[in-house]
Amino acid sequence: MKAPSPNRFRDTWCGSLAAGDAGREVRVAGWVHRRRDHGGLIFIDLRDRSGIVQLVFHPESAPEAHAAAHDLRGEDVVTAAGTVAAREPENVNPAIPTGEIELAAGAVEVLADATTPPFPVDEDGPVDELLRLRHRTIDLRRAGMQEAMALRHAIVSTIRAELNARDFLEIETPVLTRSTPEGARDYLVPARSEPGSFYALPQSPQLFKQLLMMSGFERYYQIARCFRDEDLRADRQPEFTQLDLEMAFVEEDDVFAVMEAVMAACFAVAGFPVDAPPWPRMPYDEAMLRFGSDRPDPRLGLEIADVSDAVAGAEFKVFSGAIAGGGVVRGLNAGPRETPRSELDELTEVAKRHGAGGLVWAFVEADGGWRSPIAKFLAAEEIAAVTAGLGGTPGDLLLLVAAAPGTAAATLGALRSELAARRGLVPEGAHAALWVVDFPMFEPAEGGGLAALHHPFTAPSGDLADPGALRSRAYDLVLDGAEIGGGSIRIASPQTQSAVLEILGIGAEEAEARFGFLLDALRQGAPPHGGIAMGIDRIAAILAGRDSIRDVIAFPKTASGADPLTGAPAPVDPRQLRELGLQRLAAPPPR
RNA sequence: GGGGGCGUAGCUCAGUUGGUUAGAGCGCCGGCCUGUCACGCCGGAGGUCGCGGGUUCGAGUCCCGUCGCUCCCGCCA
Repeated sequence: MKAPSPNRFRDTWCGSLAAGDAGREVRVAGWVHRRRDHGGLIFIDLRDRSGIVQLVFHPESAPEAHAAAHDLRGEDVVTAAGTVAAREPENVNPAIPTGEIELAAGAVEVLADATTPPFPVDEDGPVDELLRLRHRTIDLRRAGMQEAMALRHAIVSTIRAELNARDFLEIETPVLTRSTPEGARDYLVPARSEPGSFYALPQSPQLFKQLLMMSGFERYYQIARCFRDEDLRADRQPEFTQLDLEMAFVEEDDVFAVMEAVMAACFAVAGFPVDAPPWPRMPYDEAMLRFGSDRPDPRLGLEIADVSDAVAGAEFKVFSGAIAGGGVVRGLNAGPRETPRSELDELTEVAKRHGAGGLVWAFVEADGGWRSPIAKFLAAEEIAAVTAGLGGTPGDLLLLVAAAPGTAAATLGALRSELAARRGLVPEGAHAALWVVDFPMFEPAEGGGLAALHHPFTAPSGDLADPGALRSRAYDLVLDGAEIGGGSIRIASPQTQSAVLEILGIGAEEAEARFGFLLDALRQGAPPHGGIAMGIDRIAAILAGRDSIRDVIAFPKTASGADPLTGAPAPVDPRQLRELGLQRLAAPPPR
């Protein structure tokens, strides 16, 4: 360890101090940080090697002084002890421009030496994320991360306070539990006591919270860690945190009311401006049609419209053929904006990436005609009808997609996002929360048959005899185009539950084997119940103005699921594998 | 599994149509100066251009492969 050279003390140190400390001996311990902060912090100057220390604080803000304090090397933990000079601001050297009080310290002690940080700690500039994760200790010292973690804490605290005040009980459920596949891939934990058997980490506490309803805990919540072994995204980590909540004797409106109150309190504590609840409720079909997404962001404008009727008989086969084949022609008005061919080509690529065969573009001309590659294939009245359908006026760029309804919606939804990003269409400081409701109960499954859109325990709405047309009593809460939570009113009848599992292709025998404990509980009497799960990471990221949930998780994983800090996942000692009867899984020796 | 972007000094980045000894700012080290406060001045160290192969007289630059990070599609009941 190298002794600090005199020059290392030439910068300013700052610590914190209480207002009544003038004239008294004080001891200040804190982190050393290069950047000076004017928020009532003390500055220590070791310019002169004899150890004269200057502490400066702003009397008006000092009462809030708590701990922390930083300067110099970004690393050293420092104690400065000394006496506050009882000098009034007017006695301070006029070269110092603020009302400050100086302290002559008797001693300065370095509590812990430190190496030079691998990247700047005193600024929040961009740093390679791998480096940040590898040196997460340092990264977390940065102001932005400190603020993000504090905000996350404030959100969770608020949630607990709001729910506690409403007579909810926080109850923990197992992390080592049983695999009940159907949803995401499970993380499995081999059981030493039963070689060949495995625990699964919970994808959510779904079934346990339903059991709690049947046990008579009428209002439950939990800040629960959940695990899903699927590929990562900016808003998806393999382990994440949910507010899991369930209520007995409720319907949709009861759940909405509680969540709106809780979330509005969170928005308030974060200073995040959202209209006061109740928030709008938009049917799933409307969201898909108007916004091309089940998590619509109405702030962007660029609403989608269906113009199939206008071109069903068109000579242009891409349109009429698609409609004849059960497809649709939909489009949006991208507005009056000069759009070079290269950008149109890029938008076309976006469309193709989302499954559309291509993208039709058209500029509305002064006479109402189109400047478009396909203008000559459409009759004047068809052009007029499409233009009217999209609210086009001269100068506007119209974008059209012909495809199956789902593909058309996904494509135009993606084009909305793309255009919004390219053009900066999100109004500064505008935020929008809304509920999406009336989801379909089932969707076509991969290998034929049906799969649950939400999950198999969601109460259906409608006639079970026509499963394809069935709606569910599920709902999502969407904030600024991000799904931040979802839930449903659950099935409370064992007969209905069995019927739904049957429709999903899960026979009685298999259902008993996998979900027998739930069916048993239902038979013993289940109150009507429902609830919701909120994504704490996503909420925190949005309220913190961060693009990735990694920035609101202290120790997140990379996009490949690795943790550069600890090196997880990693091979284990062969002895551990032998104990589990898994010796064949031993990693090959490194080359 | 698929597609896009990125990888050059400790950090953030520049590097022309392939062409001398690969640069800048910050940081780091040494010295000087200074009631400082993004201090200033002088000097210095530091780079297998992610890795492997290929094309070429010559590769940071072109080609192939590979690894890592990142964004997206699939996937995420």
